[in-house]
Amino acid sequence: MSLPHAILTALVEKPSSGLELTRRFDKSIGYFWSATHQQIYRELGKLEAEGLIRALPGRQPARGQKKSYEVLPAGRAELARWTAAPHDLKPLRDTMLLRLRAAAVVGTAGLEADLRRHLELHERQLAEYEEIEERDFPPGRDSTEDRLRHLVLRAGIDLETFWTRWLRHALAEFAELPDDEPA
Amino acid sequence: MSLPHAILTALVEKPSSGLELTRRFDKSIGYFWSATHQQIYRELGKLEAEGLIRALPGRQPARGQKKSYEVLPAGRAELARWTAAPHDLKPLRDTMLLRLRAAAVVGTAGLEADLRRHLELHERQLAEYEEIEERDFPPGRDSTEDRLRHLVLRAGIDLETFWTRWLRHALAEFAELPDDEPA
DNA sequence: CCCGGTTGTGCAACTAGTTGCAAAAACGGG
DNA sequence: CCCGTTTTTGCAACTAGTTGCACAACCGGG
Repeated sequence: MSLPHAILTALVEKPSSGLELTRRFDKSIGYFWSATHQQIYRELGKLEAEGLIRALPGRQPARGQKKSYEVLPAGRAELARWTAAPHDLKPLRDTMLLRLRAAAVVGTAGLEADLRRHLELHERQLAEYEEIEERDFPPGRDSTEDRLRHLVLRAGIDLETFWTRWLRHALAEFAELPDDEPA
Repeated sequence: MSLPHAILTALVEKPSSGLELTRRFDKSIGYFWSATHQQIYRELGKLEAEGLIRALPGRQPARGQKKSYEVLPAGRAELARWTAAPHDLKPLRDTMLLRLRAAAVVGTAGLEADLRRHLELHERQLAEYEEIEERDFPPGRDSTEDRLRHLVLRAGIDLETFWTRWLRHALAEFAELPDDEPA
């Protein structure tokens, strides 16, 4: 149940309309919490009904008309509560690892190509993160906000680094495997 | 849509009843694809209806009576197909990173304790994986199956290593932060 | 031999996220 | 100033996963 809090965070950072939120989720926030515009609209409705956010003055609400929201004190309080509350870590659930285990019993034919493709995608993502780091976090900045945001980006970079390394390792192993056990 | 394939993999490895599957998901398979017993029973029903698995002879089906399943050729073929087919990588979605970003706007109060708790949990998990590695993958084994399974375990170990490192880094940063901006 | 706990199977209802589409407003060229 | 396109909002239906509970069979002690 994190989407409402993702939205609250985004709105505290800057009041926005549904579409603006969608765009921000596509860029920065989506790097660690993705959401579609329908999810966002639905959630905005709920949050407004619960009194955590409110529509900014503007025109009366109607379809096709921009409607911006801002966070109310109750929303900010809820966000602070949620941030500090202990959360269970959700168990890992990764398709590629599952496929590798499946390959152990039905054969590895065809898997290697997708391993290679994933490696490329992760390399691209890693490069993108590193670019952001260079651009937005030059050495020497140290406001609390900057440090925290940098920490988050760091996690992204390290995660992608892990995947690229692991995929390379997997591909190296594949190269050494006997030519394949037929399924 | 990976649960059916997780179950097929498990059943190819060894035909089992719903409960046995549940237990195996709790131990080894659940390390990278968790599932509850209800999910498993429902899926077993679907897979049987689709003709990918079948109930082993045994007694006639009834509540409270063990019913084991085995994979049919069609099931094995579907598993091989799925394993080799290209898959999109699903976007990262991590609550802790979101909370850190939220903390950047509502304050870090309380977060540190949970960071510490998570570090402990990940350390425990890492230790467990390393124990398994020592026990099940002594150097020198090199059947294809062993190598692939080891690769999967390796991913688990490296992931947990990443998290413990990152969390330690985050805690170190926290220690340097000004005493807290009130929300 | 029966009665209470344990094992094993399963339904129903719910929450979260995804996909496909529609419809009102605003925008811009002829 | 009107008509087609784009922008922005939103509903409805679907898929995947979770939670809570029910119920049959089986097992062991009094």
